[in-house]
Amino acid sequence: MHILLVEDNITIIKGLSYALEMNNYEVDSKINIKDTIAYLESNPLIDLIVLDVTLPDGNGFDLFSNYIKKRNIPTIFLTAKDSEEMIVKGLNMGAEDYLTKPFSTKELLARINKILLRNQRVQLLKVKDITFDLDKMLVLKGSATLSLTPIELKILHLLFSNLNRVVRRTTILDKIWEWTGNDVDDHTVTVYLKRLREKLGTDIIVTVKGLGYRIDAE
Amino acid sequence: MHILLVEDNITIIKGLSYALEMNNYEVDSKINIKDTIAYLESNPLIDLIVLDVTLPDGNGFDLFSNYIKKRNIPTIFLTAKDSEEMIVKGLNMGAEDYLTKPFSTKELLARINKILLRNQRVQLLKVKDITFDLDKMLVLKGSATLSLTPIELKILHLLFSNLNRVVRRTTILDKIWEWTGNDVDDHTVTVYLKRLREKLGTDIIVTVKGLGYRIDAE
DNA sequence: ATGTAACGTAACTTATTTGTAACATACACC
DNA sequence: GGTGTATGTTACAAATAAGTTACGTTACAT
Repeated sequence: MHILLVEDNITIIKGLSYALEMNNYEVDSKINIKDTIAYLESNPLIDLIVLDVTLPDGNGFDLFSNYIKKRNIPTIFLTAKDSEEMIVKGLNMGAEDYLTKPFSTKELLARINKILLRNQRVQLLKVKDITFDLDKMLVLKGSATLSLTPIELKILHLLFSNLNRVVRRTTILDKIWEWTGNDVDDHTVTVYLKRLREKLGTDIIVTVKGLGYRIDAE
Repeated sequence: MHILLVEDNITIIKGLSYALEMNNYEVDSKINIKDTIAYLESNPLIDLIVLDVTLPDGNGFDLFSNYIKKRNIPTIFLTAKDSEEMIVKGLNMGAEDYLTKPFSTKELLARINKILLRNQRVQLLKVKDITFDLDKMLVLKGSATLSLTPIELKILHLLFSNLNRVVRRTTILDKIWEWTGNDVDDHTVTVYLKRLREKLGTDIIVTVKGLGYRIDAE
């Protein structure tokens, strides 16, 4: 497992690196935002980030929301001050955990283990003859790979991430097309669903009229 | 969502109960192990437990491993002392989180929200032979799926979300037709209720003359 | 440069859903 | 018991959401 440490205090880095390596983690560390962004953009495989909020060239919150959240890497925030507001903000932003300095190394280790165990969930979702491989972001029909377009894949991913739960059309619109400035027509969703169903062959996508769509796990 | 508070300090119970209730949680509290076991054995629906480790008649760790873990209820431990060993022990036992007193109420709330979001379990509301699956937005009569139209579904959802409480006709009008610009006739509500009752077969919808409608949980 | 794939829109189709109107019944109050 | 209001019932034409197909445009790879 690879852990990235972002922290400007060299003493802390040294101590943590040692402790983590003793526990068989591979550790990389960066001491500012700039280096971290450069590092992240080289697309390394990272399983968890320990991120100090106060850094010399910016703050960890922004780094998190701009670069980390979309990649869905579990993150533990660290702060020097015990500030209630920051803790709440960090957790609500989507951090997995939040610790304040001085913290116990053993506690941090326990929390890291916990998070990594939790996230080691099933990465293969199977419904009827369709298998969604979350690691490889691949969809199989039987043993054959389906060739889905990026948007089709995203929509199916969204549906598979919400098995047994309705995903609203508006949610699909928001989540799939949020980044583009384009306002996309509501009908577009319909068309993509049609295309998906066509490629999937098996009809595993249930329409919930007036709301959206759903895939049921058996 | 139901939260159980196990804590012998009445002041903390009062403060937390208030804060949690303000956030639309239903809160029960127990002040010792004995009462908690009795309560748990009556099998109430509990979504999360906040558990003080030091209690007058025993310790929370034992309670957790003997009664809570097997039921798989997410648990947050609390302790007075900031003892590294206890935190690590608690987390490794399978607790979802661990806070030390004095803690910030807002932080606890944020952590509770986080856990409950993560663990979202299936929510089924059952009245007589009708089951409302809030996740799937699916209504079953016995084991057969009822096919409801969007508006019928919304109205039934509203009624099921207010079990044992009267939902006013005006509330229905407002909530169901707010988004459409259309002013809809009051009679329309009546017609939909008729249609719902017809499809449900079982008469679980009670008319409260002059006010509206109600579904009673048994 | 060229061909292919992906994208979003538009136009069309369908079955269903919807709201209203018209009439029937229940209930409360005088 | 009569009267008026609130709710129940039925039937129907209009409206709509979703399914479908086709096409021009853009992006991309070869």
